[in-house]
Amino acid sequence: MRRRRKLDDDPAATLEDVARAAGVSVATVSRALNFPDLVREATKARVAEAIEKTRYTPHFAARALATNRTHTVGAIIPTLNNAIFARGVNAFEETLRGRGFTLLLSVSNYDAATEHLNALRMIERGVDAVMLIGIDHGAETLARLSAANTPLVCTWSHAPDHPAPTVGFDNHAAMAPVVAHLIAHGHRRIAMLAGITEGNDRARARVAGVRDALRQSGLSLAALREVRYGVEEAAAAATALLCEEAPTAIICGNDVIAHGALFAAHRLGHDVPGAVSIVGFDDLPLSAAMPPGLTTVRVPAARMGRLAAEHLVSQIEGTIAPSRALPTELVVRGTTGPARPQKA
Amino acid sequence: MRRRRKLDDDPAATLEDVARAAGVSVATVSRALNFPDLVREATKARVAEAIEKTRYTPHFAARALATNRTHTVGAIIPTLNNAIFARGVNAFEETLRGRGFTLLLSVSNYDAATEHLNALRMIERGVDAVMLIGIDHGAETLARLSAANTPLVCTWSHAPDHPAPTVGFDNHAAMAPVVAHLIAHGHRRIAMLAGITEGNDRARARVAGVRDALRQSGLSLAALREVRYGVEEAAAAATALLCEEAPTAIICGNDVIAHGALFAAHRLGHDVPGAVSIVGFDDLPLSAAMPPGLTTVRVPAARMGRLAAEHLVSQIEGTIAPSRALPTELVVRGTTGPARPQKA
DNA sequence: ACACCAAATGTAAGCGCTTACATTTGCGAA
DNA sequence: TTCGCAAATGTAAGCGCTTACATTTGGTGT
Repeated sequence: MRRRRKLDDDPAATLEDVARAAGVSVATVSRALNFPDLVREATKARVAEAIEKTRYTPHFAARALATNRTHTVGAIIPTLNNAIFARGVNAFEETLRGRGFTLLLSVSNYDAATEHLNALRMIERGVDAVMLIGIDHGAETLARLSAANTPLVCTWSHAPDHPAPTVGFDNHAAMAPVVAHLIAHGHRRIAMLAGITEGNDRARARVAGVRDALRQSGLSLAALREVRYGVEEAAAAATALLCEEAPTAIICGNDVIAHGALFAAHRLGHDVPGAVSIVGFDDLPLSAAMPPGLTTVRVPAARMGRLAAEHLVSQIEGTIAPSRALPTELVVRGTTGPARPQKA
Repeated sequence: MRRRRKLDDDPAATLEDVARAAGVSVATVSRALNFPDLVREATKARVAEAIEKTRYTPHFAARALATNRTHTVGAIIPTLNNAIFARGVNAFEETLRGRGFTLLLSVSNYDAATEHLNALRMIERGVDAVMLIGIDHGAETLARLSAANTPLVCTWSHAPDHPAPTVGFDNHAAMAPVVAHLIAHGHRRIAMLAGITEGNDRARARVAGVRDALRQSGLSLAALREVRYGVEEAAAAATALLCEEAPTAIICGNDVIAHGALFAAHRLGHDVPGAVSIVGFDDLPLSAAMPPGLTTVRVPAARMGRLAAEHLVSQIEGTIAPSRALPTELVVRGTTGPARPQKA
């Protein structure tokens, strides 16, 4: 066959080259590399020298073909444009790398079809495991993953009864303290600016969480709008919300939306929290810094990424790791305060 | 040899299974897949049916071994925790995926040794190309990449004379308008809160750019501090800077640092821009929204990511793509204004 | 000094795919 | 109908590695 080396130069050294240089068989070289204690010190030394001399680099595809392991894990996330996912992925990659794995990353733009295609791509690539965000996934996607016997973990949600193990938090429960906080400050006209709920269990759970918490206090949502993630879009929706519904508080689906809402309030000249209180979700680093500080729900993104990686490594090694629930925490800062007096 | 299928179940279908099911040879199946016009319609149909029936999924490692192409490209970035890189990577991945490639991602934490290790990992994995941030890279890293004949592109910087092609912008020149803007507003005591410059050509170029621009006006930097990226760290450094040097304006190495500086000013009760003007670099989405709006330099991160991906694809296809310079733009918003009167 | 056995090494068969080269097929021209 | 040739298909040799299994080696006990 041809040796379509990247271009034309001298082909890279192979195990055989090393073996020849060291005066041993390829098996011995392979063993020296993978099972060092199976080979004598003296031999190992000669092999090491030969590797050095030939500038040998293992050929991964060959190894993968022979062992059926790629030491690669895939992650499919909605977008990297939301800093919170970026944080999670950053931690995920770091711990994965520490364990000898490499990250194959793709984004789905919150689109199930894209996610499915990406998953197929990863399966073809023979990833040893896959990480997905949330628990809303196409049945076909899950089926293929399971047919390929690929360990899977879903993050950003917690669902003990879900077929796939999860490492995440309870989006529904996380909203109770938010609502309680607002009610304690006298808010009764509470609106919500949620993320798009279709195909997004987290957004749905947050809405449901708010609804249920309000209901427990005999209240209900004054208004609900869904908005695509993005500051500008959120600001536009918030403007409409503020003008049309005059809520005393707005609970936002995430911090980005909350910042959009803050922007809108500022443009309209509405004081925050004097005229309207605003709550986010995620606790982005900037949310703490930006005066007066955004009241929000802290999500342990980095820790979640780390734990998800460890979870997958366990699965790959054959251990059955349990689903794991992480805590969230309401962080009260300057964007929430007493409800303005109602003109009623 | 063993068939260490992921677990124990029925092994995945191979080309041979499909061939048998379709009553043709493996070569024909392979051709039907890769060179459709080399096989008769009728045959193709039978093959398609057989693929369907056997639930065949191509085995990537095998293909990679045979063709010496992985259709995978690597990206090594300093961190995903800075939203601006996340944006760039997001666009990079999207366009790569559109072209049939998959992204292997790793972060280096601004550490050359880590970057080098990551690069080796990618070379082993046989990536078809690599994207790096900036032009400061270990000679050894570059050498290995080039020895493996891996196409490379450096982003976030522009350096026509650099050995590797770049798709980025001129960090040095980008600072001229910033300085001009400040000087035009009467600022003379200008300080800079830069990123860590060691091993970071962009941070260095930005500092040099400010210095040179000031010099052209007969001025010099009132103070220079370097700070690790992170809002809190930046805020601490900014606090010290404001207290000790009393600059009328602070130019920050990026928007995150600028937000830290804003935070510090706010805590100290210094009005912005009344008491001190603050300029960032990157133009994060939040920078526009956060009142009073951060004056900053807009970096075309998404476009850069897209172009870098296209650049690499061209290189992979054998075209020699030229380095490409992208424009930056000063965006004046509310954090800069006339210098406060100097008590001189 | 000798037999024995564990430790060390070698041999070679795959892993699933691509592709050069050989062979067969189908179809229009004669 | 037959020949010739292009189009379609088949055959089989790798790609670089791992690992059962076979063989050799070297140290131990007597």
